[in-house]
Amino acid sequence: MSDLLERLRGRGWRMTSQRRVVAEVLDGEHVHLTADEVHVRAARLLPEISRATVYNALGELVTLGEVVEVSTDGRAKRYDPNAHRPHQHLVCSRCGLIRDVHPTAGPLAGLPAEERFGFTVSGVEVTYRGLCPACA
Amino acid sequence: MSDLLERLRGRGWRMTSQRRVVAEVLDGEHVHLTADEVHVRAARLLPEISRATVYNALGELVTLGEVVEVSTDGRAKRYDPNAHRPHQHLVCSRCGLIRDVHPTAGPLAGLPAEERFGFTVSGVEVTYRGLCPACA
DNA sequence: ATAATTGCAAAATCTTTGCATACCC
DNA sequence: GGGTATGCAAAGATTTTGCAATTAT
Repeated sequence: MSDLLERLRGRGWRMTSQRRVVAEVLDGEHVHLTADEVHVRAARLLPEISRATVYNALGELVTLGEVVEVSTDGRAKRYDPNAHRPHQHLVCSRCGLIRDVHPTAGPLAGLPAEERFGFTVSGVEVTYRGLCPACA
Repeated sequence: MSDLLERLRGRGWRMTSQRRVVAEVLDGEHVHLTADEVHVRAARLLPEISRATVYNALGELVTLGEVVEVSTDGRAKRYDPNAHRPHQHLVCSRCGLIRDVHPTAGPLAGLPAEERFGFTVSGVEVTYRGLCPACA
């Protein structure tokens, strides 16, 4: 399971008890917590952890590329630890539930030059919208 | 130009001077303003318009399906009036600039049943990430 | 030892709400 | 006229910041 912690240690990320619980809470599949949810869960393991520290840790994990920020059009951003295996998201328009889904038909065709407006394109993000079983 | 205003009138949207300037400000291609930007521009045409009214109007336009909310991972949501013609977004990771791009290779293959987790899938959203000419 | 991380509390951002007043249909 | 939209100001939700105290390496 705890690939995330090991990867972080391997990359020399200074480990503190706070950072450890943040990483533990995030680790897994189909995990897409808000900063506040991370804080609540982390505080169950380490009661004195502060919100600011959670935000700090999340920001660094994003910078390191170990966690991806996902805006699901709800208010708060969500954090996805599944950054190493490319995937897409399936989001419930009503309750916000997110599932990871995996590209089936090879990678998306790149954007043709005449549609690039001079941009240097580095990636593409795909999100499916719909209703989850519970909301349908 | 003002397809948006006409469409809204046609749908019986109660028209007020505030709503008119909001619609005017939003209308066009490659327009992706934040609520606050809409407010600033609207206030140039109608100084006494309030932020709350702008939020109300935007919320209704989204509900009506005439405007689409776009979260670009920056902080504030952006509003895209180009809801009638399907398109995708090309977003600058540094400055947040957004351009509309148009699907070239037909629609994306639908999500296969075994990847749906019981969801009723209603649409898919594609966002290209990169750096705009000015930021590269 | 030393530089980085933490916690706190306050501020910055973005959005929503309640209610009296003004206005569209 | 009747009901809806507006403006205001205050509250709510989310995230960031500055700085002294603590802690990992």
